[in-house]
Amino acid sequence: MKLTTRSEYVFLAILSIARSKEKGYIPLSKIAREQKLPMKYMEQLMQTLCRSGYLSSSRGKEGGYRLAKPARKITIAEIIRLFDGPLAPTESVSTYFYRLTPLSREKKLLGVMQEIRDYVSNALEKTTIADVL
Amino acid sequence: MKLTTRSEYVFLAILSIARSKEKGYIPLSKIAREQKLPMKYMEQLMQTLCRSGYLSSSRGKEGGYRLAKPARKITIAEIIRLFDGPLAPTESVSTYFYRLTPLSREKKLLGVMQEIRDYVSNALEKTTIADVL
DNA sequence: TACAATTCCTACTAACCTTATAGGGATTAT
DNA sequence: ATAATCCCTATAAGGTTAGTAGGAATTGTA
Repeated sequence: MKLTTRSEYVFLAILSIARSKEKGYIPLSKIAREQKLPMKYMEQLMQTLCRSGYLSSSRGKEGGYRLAKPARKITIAEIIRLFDGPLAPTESVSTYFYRLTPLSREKKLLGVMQEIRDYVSNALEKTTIADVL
Repeated sequence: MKLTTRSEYVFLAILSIARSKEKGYIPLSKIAREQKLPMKYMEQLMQTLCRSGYLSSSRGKEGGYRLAKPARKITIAEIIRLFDGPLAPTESVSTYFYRLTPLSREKKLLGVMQEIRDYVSNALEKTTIADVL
């Protein structure tokens, strides 16, 4: 697992929305301004979040985004997988992105990687957006 | 941390050398043939290992590579850092490759990443080539 | 000495990924 | 109508990955 700005930006945006006291939708312009995120880039990431059911959106004036489910139902693991792929250090020990890699032959080394994968996976599956609010 | 073929190939090569019963130097041609690794690409990686003091080499006929220090003194962590950079999931919690990232603002999330970094680092620092032989 | 086998060094490259920017279309409250 | 918003697609600069290519330097052996 390696985080890129995609995951990192998305966490800032989701947390911003989750913390917001306002009832309605939060426009991206506000989030981008407050968190200093590149607006047009964020638009794409927000769409991905909508399509995957984490956010719901409303167009037009008074539009924006809000959480489509409670913060405690959104795990850190899901978001990272969605934007930056496997949590595992190598795909040969990944559950969701499995494929054979050169390391696959070395069973002991693979075991070490598997343990890391299990730890990381467990830590991130059990941590939700609500936990980091 | 994310492994590329660089680290993975290098582990195969080092293990191959470490397992070899022969006294002298092992030529790369032999390793590349046995492990089916791209020879000219490996040359570059082997040089990096030499320059960093993990292997010593001899040119010419009967030349090749051998370990420059005992297998139990070479940690998995060192090799991965050398070829694939930080063990941490994001550089804002990396010791050797630290820099500020967007996530730096979110202290709780950063804490989660820090714990992962600590676990991975510890696991890989204490595991050596000798352990995975 | 000549040769063959090796490492050493540098340059180059195709394909892919990251991090955006750009322009416009569709929708909606006022 | 208008302004503000999200939606969609195309494009691109720069970096990374995974090599290939060609030759220089070194060394044991015939």
